[in-house]
Amino acid sequence: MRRTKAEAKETRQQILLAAEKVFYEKGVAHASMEDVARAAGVTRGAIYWHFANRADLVLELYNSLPMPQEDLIARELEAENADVFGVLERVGREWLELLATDEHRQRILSILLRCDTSGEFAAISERQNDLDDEHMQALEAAFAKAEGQGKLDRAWTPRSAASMLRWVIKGLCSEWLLFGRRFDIASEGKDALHRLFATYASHAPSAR
Amino acid sequence: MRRTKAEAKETRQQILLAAEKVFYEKGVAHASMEDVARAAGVTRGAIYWHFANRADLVLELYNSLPMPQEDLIARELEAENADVFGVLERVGREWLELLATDEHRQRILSILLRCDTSGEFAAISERQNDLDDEHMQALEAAFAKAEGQGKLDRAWTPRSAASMLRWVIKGLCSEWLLFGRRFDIASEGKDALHRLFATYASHAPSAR
DNA sequence: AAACTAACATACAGCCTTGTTTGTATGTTG
DNA sequence: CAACATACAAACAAGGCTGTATGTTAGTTT
Repeated sequence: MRRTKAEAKETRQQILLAAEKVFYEKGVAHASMEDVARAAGVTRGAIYWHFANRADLVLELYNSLPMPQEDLIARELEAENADVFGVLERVGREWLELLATDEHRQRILSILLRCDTSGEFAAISERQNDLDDEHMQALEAAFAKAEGQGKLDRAWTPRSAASMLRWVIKGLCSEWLLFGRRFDIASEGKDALHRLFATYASHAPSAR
Repeated sequence: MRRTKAEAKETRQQILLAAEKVFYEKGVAHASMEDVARAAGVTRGAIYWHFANRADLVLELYNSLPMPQEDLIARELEAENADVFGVLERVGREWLELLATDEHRQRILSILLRCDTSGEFAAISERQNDLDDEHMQALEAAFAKAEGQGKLDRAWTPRSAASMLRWVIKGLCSEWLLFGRRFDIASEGKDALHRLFATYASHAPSAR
């Protein structure tokens, strides 16, 4: 039964795909490894060969998602008078578009959102939290830069602007994913982002 | 062992409190009814006497939360030239303050957020969704009224304003609850709401 | 006060799962 | 080509949990 390395990798991929499907449909908690195995056309043995346990499987599912290159974005923001709002709005829009078109991402993030983060999956949610923290710091720094450029309306602080942006995007995504995707997240999100960034920009003639 | 009705009600309450604690700590999926029973100082028999099953128990947990009187709010908004933004901002602030001070609400909503909404708990999440829909409609109507009063900045439509408000509040609450309550939701939320409603208000001199 | 019933505790049946272990056929390597 | 490692399948052992059924005691009703 020994397969070639390439075939094994294929099997692993099949298992990941099956897990994505089964966990998405039945929920991580209620689906058994046997369910996943059947959907993948293998036995549980194969799953336990490739993954330590269910938590590991979910983790690898999460790892299979390519994440946007943050260092690249950071470099875009480095320039002395970079167009902070332009970059951030574009990045946000791109993220929403990516989510809107990538069904794997949709299912996996849904799984993560709905899965019980306490207990066995605590590690995963901790990693997400850490990532979130980093994002928040980067965002705040970016808005601080915009403030330094005199582009941030005085009604906002870097922190409040960053928080608001994150809350909107998070609320948008979770509602869309958990709520049956009953609206066009790409267009509505783009719209919302545009309005939001418009309010960030200096309105009142600056008292200079 | 037959207890008086009052004592039985007490028992039921104890079970609900225990469920809140155990489900919050171990997660709905991973906690057994036995765990809940032990925490409540009863046996599983008592639980199954008062509740049909785990899903019913969670549902009753949800039902135990007093919800803000929506008809009352609606009446406040009825008046011809009601201060829509003032009312909405106050309601939002009150909701956040309620959440910030009521630890039961915090735990129960955390449970609901983290619990696997597919399968057995589908009914609960559907009810939440229905409620959300109603809220959304009410919100949109309120903003439409503000628009009719010429108070809504032209940069916004009733729908976009309502969506944004909901996303912000949802993102705020879920982040706070799922993320370890690492910030002061009452003050930061109040702050965010204030900024948000400031952007809703007509800025530019209306072209009338 | 007898009959009834509410409010549980206890016992039971049974399934489903998980993790592990063993078996094995097939690549892979020296 | 022999020896070994790999990639699984299949069998195993063990346990936990759910739901129900039954038992029991103490209120409640008439």
